[in-house]
Amino acid sequence: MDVVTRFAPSPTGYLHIGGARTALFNWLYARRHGGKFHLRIEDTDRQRSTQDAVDKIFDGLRWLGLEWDGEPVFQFARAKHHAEIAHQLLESGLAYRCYCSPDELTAIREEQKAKGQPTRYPGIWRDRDPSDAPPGIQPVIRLKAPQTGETVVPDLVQGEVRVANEQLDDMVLLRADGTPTYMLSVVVDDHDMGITHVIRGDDHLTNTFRQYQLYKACGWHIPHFGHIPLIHGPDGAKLSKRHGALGAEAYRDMGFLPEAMRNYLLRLGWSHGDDEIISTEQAVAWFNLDAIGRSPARFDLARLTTLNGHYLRQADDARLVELLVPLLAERLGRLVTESQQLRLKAGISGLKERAKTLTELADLALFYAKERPLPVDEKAARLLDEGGRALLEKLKPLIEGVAIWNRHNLEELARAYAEAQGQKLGSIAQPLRAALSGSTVSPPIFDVMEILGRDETMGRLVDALLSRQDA
RNA sequence: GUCCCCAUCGUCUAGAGGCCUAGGACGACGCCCUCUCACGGCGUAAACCGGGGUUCGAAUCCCCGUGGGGACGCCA
Repeated sequence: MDVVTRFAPSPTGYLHIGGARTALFNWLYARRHGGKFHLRIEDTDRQRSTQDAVDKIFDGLRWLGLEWDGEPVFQFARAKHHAEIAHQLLESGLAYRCYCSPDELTAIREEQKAKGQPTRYPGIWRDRDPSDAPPGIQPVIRLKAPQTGETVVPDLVQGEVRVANEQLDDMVLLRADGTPTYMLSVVVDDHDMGITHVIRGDDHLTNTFRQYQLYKACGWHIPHFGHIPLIHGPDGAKLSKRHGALGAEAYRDMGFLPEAMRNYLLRLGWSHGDDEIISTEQAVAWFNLDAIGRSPARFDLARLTTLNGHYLRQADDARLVELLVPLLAERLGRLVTESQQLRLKAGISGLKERAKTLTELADLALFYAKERPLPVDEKAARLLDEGGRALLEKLKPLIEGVAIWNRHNLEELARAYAEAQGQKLGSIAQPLRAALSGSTVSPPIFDVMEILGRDETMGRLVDALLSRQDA
């Protein structure tokens, strides 16, 4: 049997991190088995569903590289069909009309709660003659669920999960206004879409019992289930908007790479021995459901950041420059010129191993794209004050005299000069760094000089020496 | 309250009865490398929730506590 999985978010917000992981697992499982991965938008809640949220989900999945097969299914569009199934169940006696009003049901629940009893619909209209129906009430349709025995769901992640049928009540399939409920819609859609493996958050685990009963009532083949534990915030509480439950695009904007995100999300709950760095290719080859842990995991930004640093260093230079240019333009408030882009291309390999996110990378790269005179930060200015300028003053003519402008010659020259001054190389390199990058942190300074070129380097040096009068 | 699920270093986890004086990774700390910052290398601290069983032997199996999470809607 071919594997068919799906990701079925409701478009009521962004694609949050838990949803992203669920999507990843479904995608991986399908790819692993050469099957299909479908996307279904559960937009039956007309009040809360928005087109904006749909777009965000699409964008988020695309950014993560989780392309779905075929066209996305919009659940609301299938509501009529869902209702038909409810009516079929009604005709075959597996469902019944319930004329209880919402107020009545609330009252029953309140009473049960007060008595410390489980809140269940007591099946008032299950066997009652419809002719007793009060006038003017639009009934709902409820499933006639088994009242004895137990429902056992074999779960690929959780193992065999069972519940006594007395614990379950007769769920509503069709609302009074004739629209289907979530329970009905999911089951019908999963069946119609030929879903073989339902991989979702374990907040759905208890729903599964009811869905199981519905499948049986419909006489349909029941898919395999795999309920994965939820992701929690750093404090162990349910992931909320306060911490971590950001949309995928928020992580993109923080400068994370999709491949890092995939690796991080994969390792959150799934493991393959001691492997930590797992490429998407390896993940596709290795992914399985039984290596998924059963306990919830906490979201750890530090770990994601480290992982991102790894993928950043691995990333192709040209790709990084492409990602970088808009970020720099944003910081500069202008376009990045051709020659500045060339510097970036030359400098990117030295920059990328110092950054953990694209945001950091942009901050680090900024000095290559800035126009003279360079602003000098506080720490760097101090380096220039403390005798730094004096050293640079004497170094300047030596640098000017370099015949072939490359990092090697420049470093040799600086080393010889430092030695002659009875100084360590650092005492020369740091003021140079301050003058040329405007900061105390940069790639190796002689690399920077080569990339900047003779004219720009000398210009920046002169700027730094002149600024003494201003200081 | 009722039901369901879960429980190894701060965090993510390895571990499927003896290989465990519990391994790896992130984070923390220290050292080395070094023109800064990173990277890299080396090292240190750090965990089997508690109690009962089963067994020659339990992190691993069972039970009970405790703790955490989830679900109990004419929301999805």
